Amino acid sequence: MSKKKKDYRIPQETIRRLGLYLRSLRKLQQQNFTVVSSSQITSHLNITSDQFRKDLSYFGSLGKRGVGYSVDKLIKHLERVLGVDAECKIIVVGVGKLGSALLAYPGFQNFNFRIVAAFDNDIGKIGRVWEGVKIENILNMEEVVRSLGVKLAILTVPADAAQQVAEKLVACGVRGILNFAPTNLNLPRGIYVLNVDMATELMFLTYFSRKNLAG
Amino acid sequence: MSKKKKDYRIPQETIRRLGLYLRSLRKLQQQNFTVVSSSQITSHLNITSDQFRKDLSYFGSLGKRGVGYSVDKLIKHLERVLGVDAECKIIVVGVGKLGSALLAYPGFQNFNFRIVAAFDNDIGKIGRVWEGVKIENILNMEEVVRSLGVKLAILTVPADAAQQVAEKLVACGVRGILNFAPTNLNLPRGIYVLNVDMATELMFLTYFSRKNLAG
DNA sequence: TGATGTGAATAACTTCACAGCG
DNA sequence: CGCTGTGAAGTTATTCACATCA
Repeated sequence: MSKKKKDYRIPQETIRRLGLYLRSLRKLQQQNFTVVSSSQITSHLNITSDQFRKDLSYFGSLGKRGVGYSVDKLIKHLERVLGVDAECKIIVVGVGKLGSALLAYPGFQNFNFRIVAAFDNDIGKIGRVWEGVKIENILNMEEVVRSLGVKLAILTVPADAAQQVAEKLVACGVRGILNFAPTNLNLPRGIYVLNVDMATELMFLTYFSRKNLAG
Repeated sequence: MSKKKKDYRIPQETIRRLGLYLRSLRKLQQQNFTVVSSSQITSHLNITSDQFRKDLSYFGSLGKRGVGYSVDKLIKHLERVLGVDAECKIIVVGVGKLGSALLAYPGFQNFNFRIVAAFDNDIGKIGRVWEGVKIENILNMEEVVRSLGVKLAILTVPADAAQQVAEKLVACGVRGILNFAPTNLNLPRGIYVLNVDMATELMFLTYFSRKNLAG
């Protein structure tokens, strides 16, 4: 009967939403709120306050009934749950147009992510520094990733190289991959892959955006 | 009792997977397969063949029992269901680093998407042609979008401009938005928004990639 | 009173098991 | 006989309703 009451089944979607709550809380924090209600937190998100409280309940919550939540405490709590309370090193593999755009993406820093290295196989790019990140030879990936203890990678190589590079990443100790290559990665259990497949997303959108055209 | 047997409830996830099936079928088509089984189609995806057949069943399927599916026919069928059987015009709004990377993204063309225009408010960019797409003044967006009849937009403007720009897009007739700005868009019912929030996705990954660290 | 926290009810989605048919 | 197609069963996730407590 420890404080972890029933972690036996936490919905995946709950985990995904925690990041959104964190973003909302940061915004409220900047606006100098110190205590907020569940409705305030979810008011800018397309999420009900019921859903928010339910999500929080899986982790043992810290609200005060009749009052709300301490912004600072809840941020720390969510950061700890997600594992982003300390700096989180990530690498970018494949410094093409998309990869280099991600090197410059400002949204990572706010959540304790830091891109510590980038890799490519193009001699013309290796050794250069983009957005404060040095582009390394992909042949040196294992050494760099191991020595820095990197656990997360953003994969932006061409589709036909993705599987091979992903396997190498896993061999170096990487445990999570944000995959922008439009191909499915086949990796051992325990390695987490999140596919960001823009063509598929667009098709998904197309389907819905064409419904009810009569209206 | 028409052919649409029970579209009363098609899972959203089914729609999302149709795009993946399409990608798999294209690959098989290139390998000169003309008839394939559900297992072949899903073998490169992390999806069971049961799931595939169930998904297809919502639309009235065209397999032959004991044989499989005609690759060409199934591709046409899925394209029609998704609404990507004819060329689908899209625009990119916000030609920063991410926006210009997406202008060059090769994966759209294979699925009949064509970026017909891009918009920015930076005088230095307006009038230039990147990746074969002319950058237009965002002030002219309404005119261009209306005259071309564009229904889909990729939004890559800064977060604090996103809501305002999105509203303008809707006013121009856009019905679906692929939103890369890390903010929630509040738009009328009937407008579909798909958020691609990279920091949130990374946090999601972080959570899972830290589980079972003892193993 | 006015918020949180949570079991119970409902809804959405997936898996199973097998009938149907070429 | 093999693979498709689909109800039924099972699982996962969301919503509701309300007890709880400062």
